[in-house]
Amino acid sequence: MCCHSISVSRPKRVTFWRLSISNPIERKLRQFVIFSDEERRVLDAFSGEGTCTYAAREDIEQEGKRLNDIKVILEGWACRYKLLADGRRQIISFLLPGDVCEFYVDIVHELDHSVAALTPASVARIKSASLNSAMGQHPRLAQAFIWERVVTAAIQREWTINLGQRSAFERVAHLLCELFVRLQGIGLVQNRRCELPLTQADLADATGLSAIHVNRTLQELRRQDLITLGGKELYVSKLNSLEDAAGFNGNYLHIKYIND
Amino acid sequence: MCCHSISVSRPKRVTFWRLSISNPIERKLRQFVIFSDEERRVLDAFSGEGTCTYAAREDIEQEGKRLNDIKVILEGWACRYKLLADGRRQIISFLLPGDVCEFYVDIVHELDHSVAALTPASVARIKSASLNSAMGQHPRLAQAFIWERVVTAAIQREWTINLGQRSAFERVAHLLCELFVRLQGIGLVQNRRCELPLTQADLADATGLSAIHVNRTLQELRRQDLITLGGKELYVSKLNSLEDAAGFNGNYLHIKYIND
DNA sequence: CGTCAAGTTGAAACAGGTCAAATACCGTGG
DNA sequence: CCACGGTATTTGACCTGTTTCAACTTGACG
Repeated sequence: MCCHSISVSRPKRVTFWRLSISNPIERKLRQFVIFSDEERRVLDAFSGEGTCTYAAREDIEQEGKRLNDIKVILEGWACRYKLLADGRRQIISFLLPGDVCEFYVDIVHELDHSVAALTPASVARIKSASLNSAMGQHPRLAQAFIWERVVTAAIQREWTINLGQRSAFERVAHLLCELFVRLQGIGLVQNRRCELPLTQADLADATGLSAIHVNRTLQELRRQDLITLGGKELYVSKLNSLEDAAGFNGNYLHIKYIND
Repeated sequence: MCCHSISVSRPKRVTFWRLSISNPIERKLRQFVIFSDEERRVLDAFSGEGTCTYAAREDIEQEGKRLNDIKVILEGWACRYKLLADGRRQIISFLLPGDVCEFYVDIVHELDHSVAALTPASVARIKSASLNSAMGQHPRLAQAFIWERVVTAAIQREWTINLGQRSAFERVAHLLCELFVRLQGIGLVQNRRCELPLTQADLADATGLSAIHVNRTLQELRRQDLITLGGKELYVSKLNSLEDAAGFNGNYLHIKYIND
């Protein structure tokens, strides 16, 4: 099912190399903690427990269905969402590589919302028991995972503010800032450029606007030279300007160490 | 500073009696776990570590200020909020008796938002170390506190949906449903009646509406006989009807056992 | 009984939604 | 490689829920 299977003479070295470059879980968590080699090995083992892949738009978890393992996005984008009775959809948050679908599967047996892949995605399935034992044996890993919970909660609060107080223009700008900074944190921004594999309808459901108004708002952002967006790629030449337009302050992301 | 100080011949008995009736922390957590006498004693000890009181409108925590102990509301209402540069205020959530201001003070050294009392409030200050050791020694307490985190997160997600997708009418109705059910869970609803010590401006800042529109919306809710509200008291004769009007489904509160 | 905050009302303005139609884009199969 | 069909984006015109402003009323409290 998984990946670290190239048989070589110096497995440790290879493992280290792989981890530091390509383990999305570590890539995410090291924004907060710098890991020892031992800790990285433990993190790497998680992906080995089983990986599954999803097509774009496919559900990863469905509201009300039983939860089993802890799922962590390794590759691709996903979102939490909830449908209302009449079909309205709110996207509750975006999940990027390294993000955890649901942490406390021992306590929460079924999710109160759904999670869907937005792009083709690969997802690690971690047994709750192995995560617990890893956290028990490695306090810094435990810290890192708690930090991930803390940041997730802070993001959700910031979305509350975004939807409650900000204008359409600020909202879209703020969301783009957040995604840009989060992607930066996991090393997915290069030359001020990142993938943005969202449709305008997705942005609309995330910002509580209509797709048409998102369209006009994006045009305004382009007109003001704050973003360049097209072909699923976002380019932000002056992040500061975009942040100012959005009223964005990244403190709530609690990033300590920056990747790259 | 605290409360369980009446000296009597059978302290244990008295403690039990006090706890089951009046410890807000237990009152909240037993919506998920039914505690043993021993566990209740541990919970009770928390309030003994120190209590402070706040006037209405006073800040309990301020954005950016250093966090020390874990604060738990014992009495009164509070809210998390954040101010934008131009003075707009978004209320991010309401804190009721038993609710925790910030859990992970070891990791989050300063809050990214503020917390203010809405009524005169009394707050327990718990040392992080004693909470940790209590959770270590009593797995069911640990579970209960994790459940509290899970529900807090779920509420925040539901607010995202409320602000993103629902009309003013649904939003206000939904918020009232949520508060009513949460108050019910901690035994603060009697005869379908509860305190609602919020101004219309507070409701406005929580729902992302203008105070004036909240006013008109409340009138509409009254006109449709869904609520009776006045003198800081809310009466909901048919909770089902209000829930229907709001599109409210209380599953996200993950309540297992009902108080009263 | 006066003062200040909270609630209520009406009228006008506006941000953003809806509807409908046109255009661009993209992967697929011929 | 091109034609095709479906999806995503763009545009314009019109509509409506909500905000804003300004004034008035009520209520709570010293």
